[in-house]
Amino acid sequence: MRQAARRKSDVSQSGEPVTGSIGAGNGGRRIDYGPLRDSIGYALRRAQVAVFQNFYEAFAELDIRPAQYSVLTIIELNPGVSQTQAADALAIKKTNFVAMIDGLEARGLARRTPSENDRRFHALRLTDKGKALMSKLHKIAAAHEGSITQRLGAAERRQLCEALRSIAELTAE
Amino acid sequence: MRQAARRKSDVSQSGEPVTGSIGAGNGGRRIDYGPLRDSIGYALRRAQVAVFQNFYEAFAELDIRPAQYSVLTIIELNPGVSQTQAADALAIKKTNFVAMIDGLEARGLARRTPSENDRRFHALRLTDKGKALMSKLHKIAAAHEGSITQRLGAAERRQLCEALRSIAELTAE
DNA sequence: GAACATTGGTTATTTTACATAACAGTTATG
DNA sequence: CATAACTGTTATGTAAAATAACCAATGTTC
Repeated sequence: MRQAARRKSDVSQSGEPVTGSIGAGNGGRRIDYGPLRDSIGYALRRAQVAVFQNFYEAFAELDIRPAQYSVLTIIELNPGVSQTQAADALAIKKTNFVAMIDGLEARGLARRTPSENDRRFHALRLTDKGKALMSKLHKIAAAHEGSITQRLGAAERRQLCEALRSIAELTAE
Repeated sequence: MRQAARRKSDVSQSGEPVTGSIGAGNGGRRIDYGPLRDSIGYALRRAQVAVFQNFYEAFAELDIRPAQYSVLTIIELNPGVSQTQAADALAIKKTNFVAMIDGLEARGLARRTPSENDRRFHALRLTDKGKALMSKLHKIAAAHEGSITQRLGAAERRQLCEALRSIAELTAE
């Protein structure tokens, strides 16, 4: 489990886990974040963790993690993809991808189909059970994306998404 | 080491690690990302990984990871903070924070000062060596943030930062 | 077509990140 | 004073992510 839902014992970590609490030590002064305050890298990290936490909790009842959702989505929309192809598309190392597919296959959500053209690779497909699950997952995901849209506004949201894609290419080029 | 610099063996993972390559399996078709294409969560993840990768490589010669940089920054700007206070400010569990401070202290970058008021907590401070290092790190960080600004434009960048902060509060509230 | 390189998938292993539980010393509070 | 709360710590477990080495299948080269 990547991150458990918040529990009452977590409160002991301090009432304000994010804002920079005013506990002991600094003489009651507020924490100064300095250059971190305007850092894209830092803001990016915090936002990503927060969003994943939300997704994680939303998917928890169906026992699906964000990474699994992304893999299932790629398979669903690209039936017959190979493992390396799907793994590359998601920037997941193919070695780590094996266990993911193992898990999904063991749960009867996806399967490795032998390919007649090239006997090396396995064509990935969703099972009916997998497809059924996906319709639920997409709804949950859409609801969460919607809550972000509601917070930002549709125009800002589109702009954010584009900015993020632009930044993502920063390393990839 | 979180992620090593790209090496020639990585090329075998496919020439296009990010874009969704057109290898075997899908009959040469391009990968369809479906709902992931407009997902803030997914874009956020990819962008965060890319930026951290860049920071990681930039800091590598000084043997500092992004998380360490954030800790050092907090200590630098808030001399005398307690561990829980700093850890909370960065949303790091205090249990995991101990090893971080251990490492920074062992390298002579920071130190735990006993507090006379309250003998429970340790007041964190940078050593002179730590301060000297920080001036280098801040320059590197600023350069990287600058490259993002260059890519987005100053106005968009500010907007992005604000949007990210807004999203980060999504879970924290 | 035999030797060789490349590709797809796999296993094993390691490191790092992150989370929980339990505990000792110190301070605050009834 | 007894109890509760807080600070830092250790021990521990799990998930994510990276590396190295390998087999089988396909492509390439001479």
